[in-house]
Amino acid sequence: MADARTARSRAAKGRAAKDPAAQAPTAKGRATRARIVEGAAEVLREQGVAFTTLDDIRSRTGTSKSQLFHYFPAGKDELLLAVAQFEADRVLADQQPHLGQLDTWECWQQWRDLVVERYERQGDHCPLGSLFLQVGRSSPGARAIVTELMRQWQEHIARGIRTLCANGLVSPALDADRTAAALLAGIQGGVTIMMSTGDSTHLKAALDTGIEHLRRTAVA
Amino acid sequence: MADARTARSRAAKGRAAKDPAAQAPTAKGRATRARIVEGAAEVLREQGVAFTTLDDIRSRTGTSKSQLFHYFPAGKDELLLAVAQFEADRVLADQQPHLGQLDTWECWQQWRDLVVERYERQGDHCPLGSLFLQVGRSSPGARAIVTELMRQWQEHIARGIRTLCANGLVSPALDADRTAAALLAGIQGGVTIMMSTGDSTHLKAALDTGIEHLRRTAVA
DNA sequence: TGGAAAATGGACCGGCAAGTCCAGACTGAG
DNA sequence: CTCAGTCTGGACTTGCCGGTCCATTTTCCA
Repeated sequence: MADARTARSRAAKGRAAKDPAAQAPTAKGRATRARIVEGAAEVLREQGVAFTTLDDIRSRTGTSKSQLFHYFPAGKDELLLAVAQFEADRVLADQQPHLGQLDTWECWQQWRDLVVERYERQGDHCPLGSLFLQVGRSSPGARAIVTELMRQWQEHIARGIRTLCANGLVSPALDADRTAAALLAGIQGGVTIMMSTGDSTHLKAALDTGIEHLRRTAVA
Repeated sequence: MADARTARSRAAKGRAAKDPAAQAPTAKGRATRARIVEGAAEVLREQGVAFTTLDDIRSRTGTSKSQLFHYFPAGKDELLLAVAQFEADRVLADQQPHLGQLDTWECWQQWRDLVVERYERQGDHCPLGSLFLQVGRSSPGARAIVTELMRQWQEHIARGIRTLCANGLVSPALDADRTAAALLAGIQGGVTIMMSTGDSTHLKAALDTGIEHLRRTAVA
């Protein structure tokens, strides 16, 4: 619902979120700000961006309208962006420690299970995907958040592949980065499809096929 | 922007789009309806669902408010759903004739190029993905459209794999459906990532790795 | 050709949700 | 203690946008 409305006002004021010291000066303020972001994240997961109003967030977090605008002067978009960053940070954190330790086939399998489990539990709302529709590709911040998340995620996977390679488990001829990119795409697509259809078959197929592809190169 | 607003009114009236003979009785009516859907699709692609109002569509299609509600009595959601169906139909059609003729490696390559080209051209708005956020998983129709699209798409790919198999180009031991699901997930994810980051690397990696995976089983 | 059904134009309504504002309560450094 | 800066409450404004309504024109077919 923000949409055009929000776009208008955003253009009108043109203030952007400043990353450095965006936190409030006092401890109480910082706590409130954090409460808002976390509460907003909850609400957004439950209802989806399109159906969430500032009042929903306000009541969930036990804050007042003025607090929302005190901590996020640029309004809803700025808050949404903060939530997006919050969620993006969770994505990789939730995959640890496995994602950082992809050195044996067993680890890969555990990571695979973790990813499936995590997204099956998440249900049918992608906090990051939806954020996009609201803020739009036009936003400088939004794209950066996702791009960085993808970069790190892919880097973790690629590192895992290189570790396998170093351990002699896969062929050195394998292009680790490209394979990691493909696997990441498979995960993304699997999740997307699961969101839409409620079926995790594709996610599992993507992960299993991707890992199998790796395993197969061991022979080569 | 419809969102809560639309949800409210949708609940209030509760009418649904009736598929059979949803077309207007007269030729002129049918033409107008089609013009609306096509025009709406254009606008939605350009601006994204979140930023598109009925007035945008109205002015683009040269129609009046009453026409919109005449052809889509349930309002914006019904129109959005019609556009979704329209776009969904395009997705597979745009991949023909290659998608239906995946019987040689060359065909697969041509199809791969077509998919990459199609989505690179499409730019950064996924008409179907966004439709979801607006109408939501709760909608009976929306999920059905995507589920059916995925089913058909996957079926086409799987059939291609079986053809390769019949031609002795890949191992009969290969699970065609699972492999097709994985490849489809890769495409979806590649497109998603491209939408967000503007980079088609992942899409290409997913397609190439998937096809390479197929090729490799030829040996086994 | 007449009249019923369909199609169209466009003024109007109502409510909702983002954003504003100011008064008052807290906090913390000097 | 005190006072400047921060934080909080909540009433209020604004204008957008989905949806309604009815008058008018066009189409169709008997």
